Amino acid sequence: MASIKDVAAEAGVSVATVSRVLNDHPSVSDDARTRVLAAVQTLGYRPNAVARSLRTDQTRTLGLVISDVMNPYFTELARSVEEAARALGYSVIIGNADERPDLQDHHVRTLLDRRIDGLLVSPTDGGSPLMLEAARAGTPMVFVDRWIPGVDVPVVRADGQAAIRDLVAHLCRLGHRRVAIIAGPAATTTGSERVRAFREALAEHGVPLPDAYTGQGDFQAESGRRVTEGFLDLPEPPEAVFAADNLMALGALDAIRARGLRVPQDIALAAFDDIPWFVHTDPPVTAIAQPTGELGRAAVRALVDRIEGRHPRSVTLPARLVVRRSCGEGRDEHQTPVQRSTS
Amino acid sequence: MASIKDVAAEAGVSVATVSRVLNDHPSVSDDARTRVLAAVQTLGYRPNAVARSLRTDQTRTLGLVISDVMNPYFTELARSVEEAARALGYSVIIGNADERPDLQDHHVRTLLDRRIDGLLVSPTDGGSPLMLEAARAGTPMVFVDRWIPGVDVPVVRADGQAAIRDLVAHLCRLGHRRVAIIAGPAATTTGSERVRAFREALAEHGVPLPDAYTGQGDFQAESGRRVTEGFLDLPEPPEAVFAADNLMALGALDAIRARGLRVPQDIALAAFDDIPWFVHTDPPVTAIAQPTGELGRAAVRALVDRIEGRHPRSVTLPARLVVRRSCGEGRDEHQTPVQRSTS
DNA sequence: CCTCCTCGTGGAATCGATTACACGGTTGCG
DNA sequence: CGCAACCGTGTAATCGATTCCACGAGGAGG
Repeated sequence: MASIKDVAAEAGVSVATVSRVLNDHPSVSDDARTRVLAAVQTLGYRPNAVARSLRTDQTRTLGLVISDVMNPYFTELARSVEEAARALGYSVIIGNADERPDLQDHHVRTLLDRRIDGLLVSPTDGGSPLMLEAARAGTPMVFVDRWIPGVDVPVVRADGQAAIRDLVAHLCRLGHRRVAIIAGPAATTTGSERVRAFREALAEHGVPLPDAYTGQGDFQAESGRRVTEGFLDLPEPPEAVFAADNLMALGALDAIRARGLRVPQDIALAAFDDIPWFVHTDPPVTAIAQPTGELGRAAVRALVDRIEGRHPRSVTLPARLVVRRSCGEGRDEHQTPVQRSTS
Repeated sequence: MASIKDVAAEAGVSVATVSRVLNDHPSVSDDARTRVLAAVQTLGYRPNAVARSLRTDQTRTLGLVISDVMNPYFTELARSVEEAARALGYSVIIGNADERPDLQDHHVRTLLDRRIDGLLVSPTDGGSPLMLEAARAGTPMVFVDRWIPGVDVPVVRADGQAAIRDLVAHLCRLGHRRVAIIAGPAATTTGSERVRAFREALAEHGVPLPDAYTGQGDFQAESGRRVTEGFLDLPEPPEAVFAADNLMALGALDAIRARGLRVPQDIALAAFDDIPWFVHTDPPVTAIAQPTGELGRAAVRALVDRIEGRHPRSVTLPARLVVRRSCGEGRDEHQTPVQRSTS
């Protein structure tokens, strides 16, 4: 592959001049410029980004470590992050942690080794030494969706508290008194906060949330299935189940079907994170929708601010309840076109 | 950030010795080794992958350019590719083309600039000059799922022909004679091959596939919706619709619901690409499942073979029909656990 | 006419690693 | 005892860019 030296030789100038042309530095004669451009053309020269990064100490690359690519919520987040980054001239390298702290560390490590300019993380756990150290060392970093408490890193997230309160009101209005939750890992903020918000909202309606109705999941479908089976085995099973993410809701749906039970007649179901498929499940699932695209854009904006030396503030956007039929009442969305973020 | 020089100074040795320790080269004294390791520890040194890549001319990175991340099929493919690559010591950089040739080119370009060791592509179109040139220039490359005819690059894909024949048999057995297809872009191999296989299979049953029943989609949900509306507006609408990918099936479902029609009573639906959600849609959707995980692994294996100088052959794996209720008959999968690839 | 800028250009240092080569000191074998 | 092989180590070249500095030419101004 042709290097800058080859171009310089072909054009009959020095490498310095070639570099200046390529970075459109003002002081280059028109003559030299055209000769260089011609040489670039004939050699099919493409600048080596690796060499450039070494010299300039910047890669124009962002790292994004997410907890689970197979979760449509994170997929959409990744998509909007890449889009926003591209608009600002950055590339994105995605690392999929699969909800495993060791994998998360692996990705953070390789991204750091590659000298990415900044890191966007949705932490799987309470924070490994590696990540804590990176944050302390001043690596530009922004948490998105989930965060690690006590670390001085901006957080971009959606606040589900109000929406969860709406959901609880909806459940109570429909007469459900025995409601359960499938929680995410306690080590994640979204894992614990959603339970807390749910419990508090229930308390406002005088409804308790016993331990037996608080299942421990890990944000993966299989755990939703397992926890739901536990609920159904209870002498007094819950009348409604709230899954803290969409995959666990899918697992719950599986478990309920496996018993031959019907939603919502036999048991109500709701989920955190709305996805296009929830419109078409049987029945359509009531869910809490995050402004995913806006979240991704805000996260990139914050991270690039940090990279460029500014000090962005944390951003919290509201989530909202989307009522469908899985809790009993609720309209159907026959007319709604499939949701897609803007291109 | 500490460099190899700092480590050398701290350990009281030369940079060469530090490098030898880090790459565990045999001829280093135990004494030097321990001193270097200690220095690495105290300085928190991490080798700069950028510098290393520049020198060694390899990045241990694979590029993966897929047509659409929001499509669960490609998400799963990406996941299995990353997993297989990681096992071989490679990282993966994913580029999402969003079914747009210009975006695809953008990603190929940046990946090439980064000097990735090899490229895995599922082309959105018939092949841009850039990609053709890269292939000709000898960039290690493998096509996955889709390919560009006439280019000497190994292809890893699933053959849906047999499964499509099974599907057609299934449709005919249920008495459907007016069947339509929502095709993908003709410029993609999967776009045209699936139509061809479908048409041929229908011919075997003496069923024609008129132009009016051949809708042109682009593998995105919205196009499935639009095409399906066209079908429903026909004086004689089809009795069954086959969508060439899962997103267009989702769009079709939308359009059908919007008219207040029921699947499968009013119209049958089937899709190419099976995804976990199809089990839970209303009704569960009959689909053709590709061995996605195996596809990803085979693709990585082939690409790494090419990188290491060997000459891998193309791989074709069989797809299979999964019958559910959306075409009329078909069992339900209440007992089936949620599908996930192995971790 | 001389000095001082400005402008276009090239030489060379630099980024952080790897690695060929040289060198001094042991060790082994004849 | 002497020569060769070997071992551990350091010096320096190298990868492909960017960029500081110097230099020569030419124009402006005194």
